[in-house]
Amino acid sequence: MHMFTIIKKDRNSKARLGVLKTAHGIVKTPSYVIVGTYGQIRYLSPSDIKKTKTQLIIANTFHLWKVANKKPLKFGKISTMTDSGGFQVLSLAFSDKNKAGKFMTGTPDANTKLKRDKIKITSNGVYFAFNGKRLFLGPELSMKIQEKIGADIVFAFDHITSPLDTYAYNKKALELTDKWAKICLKHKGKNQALFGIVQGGLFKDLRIKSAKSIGTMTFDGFGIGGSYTKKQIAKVLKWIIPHLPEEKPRHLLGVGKIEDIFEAVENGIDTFDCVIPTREARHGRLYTKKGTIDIRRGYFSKDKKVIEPSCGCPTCSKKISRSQISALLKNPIRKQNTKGQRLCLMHNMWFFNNLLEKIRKSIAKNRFIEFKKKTLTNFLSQY
RNA sequence: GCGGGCGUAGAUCAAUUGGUUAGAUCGCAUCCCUGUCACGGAUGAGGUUGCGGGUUCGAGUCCCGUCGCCCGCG
Repeated sequence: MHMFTIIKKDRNSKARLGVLKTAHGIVKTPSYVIVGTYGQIRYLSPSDIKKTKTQLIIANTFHLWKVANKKPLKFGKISTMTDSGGFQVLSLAFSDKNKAGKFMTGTPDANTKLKRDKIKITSNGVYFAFNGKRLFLGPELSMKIQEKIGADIVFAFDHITSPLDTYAYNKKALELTDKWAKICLKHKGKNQALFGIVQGGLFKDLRIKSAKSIGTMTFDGFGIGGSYTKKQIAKVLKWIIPHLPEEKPRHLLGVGKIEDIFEAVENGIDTFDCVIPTREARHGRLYTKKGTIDIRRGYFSKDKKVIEPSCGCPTCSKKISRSQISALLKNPIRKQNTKGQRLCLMHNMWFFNNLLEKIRKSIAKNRFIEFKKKTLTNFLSQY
């Protein structure tokens, strides 16, 4: 499947400009991928989404399978991806509500042993519990479900690890990921691009081994999983990227803070997805050039300015003020009236997509590194 | 003027027959959210219980006075 074309490579970094063609449209890369786990962006209508410069949306196999009954994805001209469900298997194993991210942070420590006692991993897949039910998901089933959901790009069912996992555990996980990758290739859906996933934790030799192994399989592109902080991302990408085929697209899974985006692009990543723009929008954290604001703060209830004057998003261009958004978001009946979340979502999504557009322009002019410095200096200056 | 009621965090209200460092919710503040079990989470700052006396080992709680607000009757 010849879906990806590189248009230009940055002179001063590994950043590259590309075009990803799918049945639904054309994706200019580097591109942010907006997360719509359940096959929709909560609180946004299709026409709302169109106004946010969104090119790609990623949904989740696990959620669509158990909750939405494999409903096919419908996003018009926006291209789609589905994640394999491999991540859920890990997060469900730790299951602390709102603390799922915790298993990702921290440094490897001989005294820390992660207990995956809520799941059972076999060579065929993973047994796990969800809402009191015992379930199984493996590479074959994941591929079948993903074919029914029908995204343009699907991911192989992999075994993600945590930075807290040992070398030995990562090595085993890697063997499973490789084995499952081959199974996924055999069950690849028609008219779908399949991306294999590189794992290996924070261990150089394992990462290189994984990149070489997955990189030589007949995948249409590659995902990189299991790196979670800015420093880890840069380090891991520098190990992996030289061993992946140049001409195929590379997706960094689950990454997307502002600082991380630049690290990823600089090191040769084409796409990456993250819940941050959408989740934080729903929680009232809004992005501006000078940093973020929490619109729920009392201060903003009297602030008649727009979120960001120079912003071209649907919310700011309609001159909707911070105080209006604040009032909507803090309204006790917001569970019925979700207009506030909608306005915040459109702003953040536009902000991230627009930032990527600027990044693409900077690469075209060989000015990516300068643009990175300027943008981060402004963004981290805060108010 | 007479009778009755009520005054407890910024707001709305709790506090067993008077009994330890007066609670809750919202609000406020700070921090957080990285392949979404996530319209969320964590922490924290705010009260000489209107004011002044009294009874008591001990008063937000009982008594007296005073101020303010509400209701009824004149």
